[in-house]
Amino acid sequence: MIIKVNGQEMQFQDGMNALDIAAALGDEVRKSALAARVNGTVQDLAMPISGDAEVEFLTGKDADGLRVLRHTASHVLAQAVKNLRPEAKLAIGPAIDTGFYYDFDVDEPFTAEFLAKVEKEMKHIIGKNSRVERFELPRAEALELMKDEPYKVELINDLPQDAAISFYRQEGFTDLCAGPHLPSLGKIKAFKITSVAGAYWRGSEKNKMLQRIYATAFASKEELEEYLKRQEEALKRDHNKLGRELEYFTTVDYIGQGLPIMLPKGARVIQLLQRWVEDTEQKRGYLLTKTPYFAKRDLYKISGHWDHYRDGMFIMGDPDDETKECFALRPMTCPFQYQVYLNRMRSYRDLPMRLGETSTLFRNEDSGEMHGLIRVRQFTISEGHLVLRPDQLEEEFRECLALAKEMLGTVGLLEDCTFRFSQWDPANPKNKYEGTKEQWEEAQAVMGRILDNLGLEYTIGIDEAAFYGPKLDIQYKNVFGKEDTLVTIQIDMLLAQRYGMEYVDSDGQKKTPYIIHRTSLGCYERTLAYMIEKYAGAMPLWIAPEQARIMTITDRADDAAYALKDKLEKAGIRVEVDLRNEKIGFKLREARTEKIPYLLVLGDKEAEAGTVAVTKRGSQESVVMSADELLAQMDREIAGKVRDF
RNA sequence: GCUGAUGUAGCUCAGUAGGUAGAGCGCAUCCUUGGUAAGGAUGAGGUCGCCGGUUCGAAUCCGGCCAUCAGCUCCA
Repeated sequence: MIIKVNGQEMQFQDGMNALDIAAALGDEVRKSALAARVNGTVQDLAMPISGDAEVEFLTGKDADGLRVLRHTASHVLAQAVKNLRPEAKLAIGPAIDTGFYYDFDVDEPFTAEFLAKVEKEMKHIIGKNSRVERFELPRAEALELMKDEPYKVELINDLPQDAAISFYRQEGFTDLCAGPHLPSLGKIKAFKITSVAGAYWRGSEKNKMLQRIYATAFASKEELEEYLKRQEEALKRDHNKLGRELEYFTTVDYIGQGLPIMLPKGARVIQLLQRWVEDTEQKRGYLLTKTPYFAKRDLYKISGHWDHYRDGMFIMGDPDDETKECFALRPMTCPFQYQVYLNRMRSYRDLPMRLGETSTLFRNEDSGEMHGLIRVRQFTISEGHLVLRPDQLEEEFRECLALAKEMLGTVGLLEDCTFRFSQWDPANPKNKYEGTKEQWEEAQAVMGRILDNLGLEYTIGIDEAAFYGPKLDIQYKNVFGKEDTLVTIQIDMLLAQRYGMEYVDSDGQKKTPYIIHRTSLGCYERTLAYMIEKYAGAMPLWIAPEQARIMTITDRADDAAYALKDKLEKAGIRVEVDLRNEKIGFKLREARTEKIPYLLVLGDKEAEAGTVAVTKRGSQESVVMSADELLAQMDREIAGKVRDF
């Protein structure tokens, strides 16, 4: 048969598998090959190849190769746990982006000591370099083989009637698995158990919670080391740690979860962002509104929030007592801001009406969900609603996206963003979605057309829509690879109708407008968190809460220090003076590591000459210059960014 | 909400046979010293997360709660 390997055609004997071919190609290929992509499909090396084929050998450098290695490592993990705790019941153990996991049903949770034993046992198993073999069984025999593993039985029963039921066996351990897998365990050169956590069987909170062991594996020790090092580096950027250390925010246990205190630095950055957003939006034709933070439940009943998100709201009063007043803090701004539109009859000439608000929202998130500034119970977003005629929808949507991109670009986060077209799931069992099938299909068609016209690259997220309409979500991937929504732009045809929003068109007919829900910079707390991570706390000059710090090395320069501070402040620079000069060496260094963009040092010479020794963050050299020269330099650095709010 | 871990000085942490708390760094005052992590002296600072129980006595044992972290589930 003719096999095309890495673009080169070669003749091989019929019946050879990828393992034989790799061996024929020499030690290097044989040793590094983990799996093969045969005619586009990733499969076991030992899988027979029938006839001519295109073969690509996958190694630890390939995402798919690594996936196979990790999947096999998960079987080793399962085997190790079974060896140590035979009564553990096996659930599932897939590879994931950062490694793999395996879920077990055990009476006693795993302890750190036990995990250390598991690691040792895994090493032992891998050391024997056993072969991994695949075999298939008819359904009845498969069920018989797995009769002591209730989760496996459930999985088998859920397989389609015509599906091949395959197993993989290594030594005495056999697991139900579709594969593919490594040919032998010795190819797992490095692994590490990283954590243990609870996880629901089949991802449903209604099911039993199992114990999940997370681990990672690589084809070489170096790659594992590198991965662990990267994790450590990411940890140093973690906003939740850095943001507290650098005094951007803190939390207080008797204030409560998800209610961070913004310290002066954090408050300052958010203030700067907020002013900039409000000013920019005003220049783009947005009208600022200011609406109440809470309302009677009646308001939320109209929108549907009362039915859909009652558990997610902070309610004041007895929600079930209809004879008494009951209020709820607002979890969104929509119905409040609509009242601005509803204040009087609108003409088609009034549209588009762009309403913007710096809006604080309250959401009663489940207690386990809170995380630093990323997931909180009270937050403030650059909220806005655009009321539109159908012919304005596309243009305005494009403008919303352009504004969001401009803002995310300015703060430096855009390059790590991806776009997701979030759609409804008609089959969602929880009745999550309001409106008719026709309304949804129209809204999604409109949005899809706009996105395609824009030539925007996006993924589709089924069942990620809002309950009232589809969304374009701008997703941000943080230093740990975790994804969150930063900005969302939504098209809504439902709520306008519910709230009786209309306009009189040129033909004298009353019509229901389209509404775009959107944010431009998203939620300020979350944006700040990602900026801290992005810049590792070293905020760019234009947004740094402290742009410069003045220090003296002799008290004879103190007056000059204050004079300099005065001058810089009048020019709009955020500057602090630190006169504690007795430890100047330490202070200088601390200031550098403390991420302040400019360090300004004054001594006798500088005080006399009216100059200052300027050290830029990250530099070891200082340049003596006048205050005017310094301001000019800062101006150049900020050019194109935002200044003078 | 669920599973697990954690909670001692501003920070990092020690404190296992239950006998009313320690270190390093930081902070304050003073001396010495003035130019990129200098030295010394003295000192302040702790409801041991909170509440309750067991005990003559609890940071330590037990129970409940709160908060933090990892993960699951959720996320208008």
